[in-house]
Amino acid sequence: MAKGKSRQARRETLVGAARQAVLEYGTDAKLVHVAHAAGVTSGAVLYHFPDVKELLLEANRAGLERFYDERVAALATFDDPVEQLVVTVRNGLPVDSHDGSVRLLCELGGAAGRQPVYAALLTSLYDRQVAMYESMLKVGAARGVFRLASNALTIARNLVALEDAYGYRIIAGHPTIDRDIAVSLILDYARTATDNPLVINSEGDDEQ
Amino acid sequence: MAKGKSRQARRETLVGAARQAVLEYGTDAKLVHVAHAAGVTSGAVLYHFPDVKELLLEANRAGLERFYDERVAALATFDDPVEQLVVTVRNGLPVDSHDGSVRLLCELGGAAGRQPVYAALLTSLYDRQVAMYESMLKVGAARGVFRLASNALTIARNLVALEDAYGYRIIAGHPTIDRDIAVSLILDYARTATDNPLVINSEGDDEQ
DNA sequence: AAGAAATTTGAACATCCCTTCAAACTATGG
DNA sequence: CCATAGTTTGAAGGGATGTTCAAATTTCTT
Repeated sequence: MAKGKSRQARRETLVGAARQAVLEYGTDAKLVHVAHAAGVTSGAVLYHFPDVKELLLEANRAGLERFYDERVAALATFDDPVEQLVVTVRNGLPVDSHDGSVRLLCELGGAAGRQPVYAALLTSLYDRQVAMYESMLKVGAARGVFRLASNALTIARNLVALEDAYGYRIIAGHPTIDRDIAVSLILDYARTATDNPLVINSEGDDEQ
Repeated sequence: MAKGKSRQARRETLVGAARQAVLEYGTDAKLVHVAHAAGVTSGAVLYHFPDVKELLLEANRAGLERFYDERVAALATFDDPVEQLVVTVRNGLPVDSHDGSVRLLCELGGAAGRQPVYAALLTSLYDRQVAMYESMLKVGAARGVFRLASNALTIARNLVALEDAYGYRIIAGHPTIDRDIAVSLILDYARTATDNPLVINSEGDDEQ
């Protein structure tokens, strides 16, 4: 299947297959798994990516970027800092324990202790997410919507940290902490940190 | 080396070696690595643990328990809730990016998405740490030292979550977030959550 | 000290996995 | 339709790893 693709498209297909394989078998997924996910044999994969590790790295890097890009894109659809904050918190959390994006983050978090490349990628992602929240907080403060209890950087760091941690809990299938609970836990902090009730009044979207 | 040990002691030695191997090579460390860390050959390891996976599991379980036990032990040496809180937060964080205990937690966090056993172990650890903080907070509130901004469970969950997340950041070698920064970030939250400055005034122990 | 039991070794074996490569296949231009 | 370049296959090679096991070694018992 998938015969007449261009070189670039073929590589992207394989990167996608690799991402899938990592989700299923961990950061050191096997070449066979990637090949199977792509519907080809090992040799075909090697033809495009002579080094398997390079393919895995590319797949994981792409996965992280996609996660971040989607967050930014979702954020951009709102103007109200309150809406932005609430929606972004929710978006940063996995839907359930099978959520692919966050499971990838967790996988890489484990590998970061051994593989500096993944440590660097995750650190970069964290910093960018912090900057994202920091900007949101500062805009809200400038507009008088937020009255920040600490400096924006501190709050932003803590918000991303909470997201990360509850992501792990949800992926691990915590019996009582699902996405909604995690959202309310994080917003509990965000409320006191911003001195804002963080309620979206324009619609009937009630956070449990 | 290590000849005349009892069966039980021998197993513990091997479990320790396995723990070391996991830190170096990840959750799927190889039998050879364990054997080398223990100073024996593969066969000797298999004699005591016919299944390698079982040994790895036992090693990781033991590592988690030790982490928790040490926290509780350190906690027990203080009576003042403020001291308890500050010291416990610090103790939950890795000393640096090479900290063994926390690196193990990170490793397992990555594997939890695929292996339910590790998910269960980490969930249990999280809940016990939450209970630990919850108790601390309630005692402090009862004594009038803390005035909790939310219910104790919420604050406790967030405190452990922050610890976990900053543990990952430190293990990943974040350039600006070390243990001291992480402590102050977490205490920034804890201060508003407990309405207490969280300063230890009884001694001249200045955190670096 | 001698025999029995427990433990460890080291090698053999089977399996898995990455890599290479010649041959087969496909697409595309002439 | 042919020729050429690009792509994929499938098999073979080689290294690493888990497992088994008889022999060697050590420890325990008497």
